[in-house]
Amino acid sequence: MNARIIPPSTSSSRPTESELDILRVLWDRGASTVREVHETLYADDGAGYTTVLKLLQIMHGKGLVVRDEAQRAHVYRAAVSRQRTQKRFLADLVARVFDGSSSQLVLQALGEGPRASKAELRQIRELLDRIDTQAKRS
Amino acid sequence: MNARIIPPSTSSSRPTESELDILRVLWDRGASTVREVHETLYADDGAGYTTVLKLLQIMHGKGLVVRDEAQRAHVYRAAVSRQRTQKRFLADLVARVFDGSSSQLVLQALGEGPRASKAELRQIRELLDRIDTQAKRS
DNA sequence: CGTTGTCAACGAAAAGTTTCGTATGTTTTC
DNA sequence: GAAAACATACGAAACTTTTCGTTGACAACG
Repeated sequence: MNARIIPPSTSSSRPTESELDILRVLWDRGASTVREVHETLYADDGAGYTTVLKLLQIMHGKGLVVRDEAQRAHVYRAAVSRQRTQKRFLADLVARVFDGSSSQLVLQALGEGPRASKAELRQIRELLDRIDTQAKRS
Repeated sequence: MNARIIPPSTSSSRPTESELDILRVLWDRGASTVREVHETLYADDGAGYTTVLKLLQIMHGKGLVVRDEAQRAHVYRAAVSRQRTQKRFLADLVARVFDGSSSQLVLQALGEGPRASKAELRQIRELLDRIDTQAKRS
């Protein structure tokens, strides 16, 4: 019936929670078979093998992963970068709970778990400096 | 101390997307009736009145909102603060897509939309200073 | 061989979320 | 007071996401 216009498989949509779990594995391990993903995820998650398979198939349909079918056991690779996904989720979060203010988010993130190391703090300062310089020059 | 053992309806769980939409309205407007929430949300969202009502009832069950039933039209209030919710989502995001590194998130957030004003940047620097001082003193 | 193990592909159940129709009771209006 | 307007509550449909059972193919092993 409804031949679903374009949105479904076109570009990469926002990953669901489970999809994200799998993307994490692919980002960490690199290209992997279903079995490898399943075994990596099994420690925490109790999902069955076919669940992971199905998820990867769905993700393939959505364009979130690409796969190499050369071998019998297909090899999956993330089609969206971690950074791109971070950006997407970040933008979403800022819009949805930080009232559009990303600096609010930064303050909150820094204020909470003071888990930032010295090096990281320095990195952040450097970025701030760079932003200032840029602002002055324009 | 903490007598809350039962997770389901006891404490505030992570709000769903629609629930978040409603919480935003309550945070912005303060305590509101179903009708008020519905009208505020109607501009963008096409949800019907009873949909909003149902959502608020569910949220009430989950402890995300409290309500005053003194009047015929019950008045709902957010039971979780914006800040607390920000914290929760932030922690989730850091864990799920930033590999546990909140400074990674900060860098990404600052690096992207340079929508931070001068005042905000200064605020961020001040917080960094405070963190440094604290670190030295401990 | 034939038995056993591994794999992709479905389909569909199960679980979670969102939406609304309907019932029912209470105010407000004429 | 009867009609209209407005309120809560509920049940269940409509969607979405997650999970798994089953099937058929193929390879590895004995």
